[in-house]
Amino acid sequence: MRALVVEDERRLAAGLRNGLEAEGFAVDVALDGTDGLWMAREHPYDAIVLDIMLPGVNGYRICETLRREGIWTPILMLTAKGGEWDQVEALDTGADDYLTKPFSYAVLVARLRALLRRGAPQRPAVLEAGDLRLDPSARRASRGDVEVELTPREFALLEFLLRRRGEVLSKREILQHVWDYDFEGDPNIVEVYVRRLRIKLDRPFGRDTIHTLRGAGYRLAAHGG
Amino acid sequence: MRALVVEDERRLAAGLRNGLEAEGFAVDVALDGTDGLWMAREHPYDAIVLDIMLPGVNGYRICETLRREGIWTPILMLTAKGGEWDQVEALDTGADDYLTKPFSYAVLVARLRALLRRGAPQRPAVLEAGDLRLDPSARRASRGDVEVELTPREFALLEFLLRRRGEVLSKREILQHVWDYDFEGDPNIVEVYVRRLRIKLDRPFGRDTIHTLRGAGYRLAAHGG
DNA sequence: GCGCTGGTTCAGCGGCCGTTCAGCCGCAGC
DNA sequence: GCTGCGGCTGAACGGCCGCTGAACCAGCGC
Repeated sequence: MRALVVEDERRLAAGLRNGLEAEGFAVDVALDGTDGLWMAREHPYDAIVLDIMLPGVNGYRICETLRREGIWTPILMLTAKGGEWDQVEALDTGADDYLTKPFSYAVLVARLRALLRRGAPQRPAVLEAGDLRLDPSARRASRGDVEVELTPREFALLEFLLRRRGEVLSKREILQHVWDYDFEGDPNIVEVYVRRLRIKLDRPFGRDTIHTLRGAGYRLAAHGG
Repeated sequence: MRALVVEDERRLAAGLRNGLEAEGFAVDVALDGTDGLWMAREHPYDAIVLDIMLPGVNGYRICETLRREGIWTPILMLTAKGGEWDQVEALDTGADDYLTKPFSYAVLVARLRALLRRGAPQRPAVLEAGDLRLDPSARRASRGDVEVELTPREFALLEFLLRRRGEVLSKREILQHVWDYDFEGDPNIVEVYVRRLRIKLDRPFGRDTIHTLRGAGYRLAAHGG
């Protein structure tokens, strides 16, 4: 478990390092925002403790930037006083939790543990299941060596299925994530698109990747089809 | 988005209802712990706001019970005073977040939204009894290495039996949990489905997992069959 | 204007799955 | 041994779910 502490008050930073190391974390400390952002980008931390008021780049910006770059390490923000808008903004920029100073180590550690228990929604660069590959940033999908052309909607659906491969996903859930959250149309559209994916990705290759679980939803085979 | 508010102070409960409904939630209110627990069990809420100090069953117990039964709806706890141990305990019993009274609606709503954004990622672990396994998130059931195909109703029944393995469950109780709470049909349907599970899970393997307790109900062997 | 692309809607169909039912079995009490 | 009740069994049926092919529509480039 590696944690990054971004905090400019040296005494507090040292205290956090000691406290977290006592809890079994390997701790890196950054004393200003620029360093913090850089370190968070370069190393795969399991959790980040992030002060808002920082020299260099402030906490909000760091959080926002990391999220925008697809880094989803759990972030616990430290807000100065009880100004409630600080807290709202912290959560809205993508932090997972916050604490108001002063706080006790007991609470800090408990909440860090809660964050880790939840884990970060992992966003790997390339999604794979067997010989099925999908590269979100390059917008490419392929089966084995054969590149497959997908429309935007087909791509989004496949991406969602791949991110949660092995899980059953109800049509309702798929609609909420791949279509609008409050999509009001006919759920049949999911069936239509599942069919199109099957025609492009399974049928020509004699595979059977997307399973229908009648009455429950769809499931993408975790290790290829 | 359905939310359940469990709060015994009527004015606060009403305020929460108004505030959350203004944010687009469909809100149910329970005024004591017993009701709250019952409602949380019976309805699939997207989030639960839970006071700790409650008549009937207190908030810790409710939280603990729900988690033990495999209900992982995000829970936001309301702790009375700033005693930090309250908060630690809240998180340790399985709550996802907490707020100390008094709080502002802005903060409450922001944190609820953050919880919903995260979803309820604490998926229940795989349920087991001997070599009988059931994975709710993947919707797989298997005996030993053999995967067994189950219909939705069969799956739900087996899941219920597994979650409460070792306990005697009356047909009435099974009907309330696996079928609708106010199911009005023939209780014989439970027998039919128990039989179907036996045919799929016991008979081919020479096992005897689901025991009939004449006049009382059914019991799943706690440590396999 | 025309054709193409991609998203959505629609109606028909096949079969699965939930439910019901009637008859049988076996345990228990007399 | 008879009776009654609770549970077991096999079958039947009908509604709904998911699949399919096609049509419709909007946006866009030519």
